[in-house]
Amino acid sequence: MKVIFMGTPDFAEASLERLIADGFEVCAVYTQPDKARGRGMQTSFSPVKDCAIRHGIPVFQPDTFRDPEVIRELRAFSADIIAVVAYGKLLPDDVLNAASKGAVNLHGSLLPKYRGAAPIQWAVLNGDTVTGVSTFHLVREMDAGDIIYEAELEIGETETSGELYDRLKVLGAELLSRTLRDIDLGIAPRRPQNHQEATYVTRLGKELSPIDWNHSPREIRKWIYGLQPWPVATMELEGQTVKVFSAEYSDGHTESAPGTILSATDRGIEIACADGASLLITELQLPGKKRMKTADFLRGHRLKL
RNA sequence: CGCGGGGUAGAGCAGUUGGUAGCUCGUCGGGCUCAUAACCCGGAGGUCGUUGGUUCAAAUCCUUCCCCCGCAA
Repeated sequence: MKVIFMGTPDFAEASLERLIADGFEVCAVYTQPDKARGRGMQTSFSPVKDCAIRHGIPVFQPDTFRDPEVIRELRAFSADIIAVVAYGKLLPDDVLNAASKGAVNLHGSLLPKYRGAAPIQWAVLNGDTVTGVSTFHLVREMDAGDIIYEAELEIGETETSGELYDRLKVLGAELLSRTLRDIDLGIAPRRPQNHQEATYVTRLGKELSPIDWNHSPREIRKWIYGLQPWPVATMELEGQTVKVFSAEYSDGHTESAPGTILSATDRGIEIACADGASLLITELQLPGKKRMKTADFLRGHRLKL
């Protein structure tokens, strides 16, 4: 089966690697143009591009698919199918129709829930206990095509988005491979989404970082873990914005207003939440410093209560 | 050369008008106590990231390189 692969980050790389390992003929790889990234702003290749180069697969990085020449180039491969995973570009109909069996996408949620940019993170932020990956036929409307396969995964109580992301990319790669195989065999199922139940999520941003203590301990904890590895939850401590990496439940009860620092001990910094509950911050990071256990932090900093 | 912060005892920090390094915790020994993660006394532990320089004298000023972190995604 002749496949054109489109993707950019490591989430997509896992799928590309899997397709190659499973014997699919990946004739071309499309990925986002090289950009300056990382400390030092060095321009670097996307993980998918690195992978393609490793395997000697031609790489294409068009700025736009509105260019007829780009479409012509795409059609010239006479591919059977186009597999898209976190590519980062909207694909016009000309692309979706460029392969005989169309285009399929791997998405990091159980559709129709969490259509959009950051489905994995939002599953954690919202406190879901289960999420998953879905493969579906690409259509013009975002993440709205007929579902082919799904796979579920339980979310750990203290699992970060990054950890979940890593698990889902493996699960997703396997699902995508199976999807392509069964499409090739003509036995892949196809089920329309229930559009009434669709929900949409947006890309994460730093504006989400400040912790709103007016929530329950679990909601706040989910927020802390859901925002890792980026953009990371923050709180104000003695005039500085510190990143918060982990927290544990406290059995204390308080009358203090949410956000009040109740105590600072080896167990952590205890902060009042909603409804008289409180949460112990156990790991944090100051500006310019490394992340550290709260107990370590307190050895060099005396907090005024 | 994208911008910025930092590398000082095992850990976290202080110490920059240059003058032989200090705090909290931990650790070791002793004491107090019914007991203790509490308290008291005492000790060990640092070539102050690296290179070169200025100086009578450098953690502190200038220089080389290495490493860590934040912004930017």
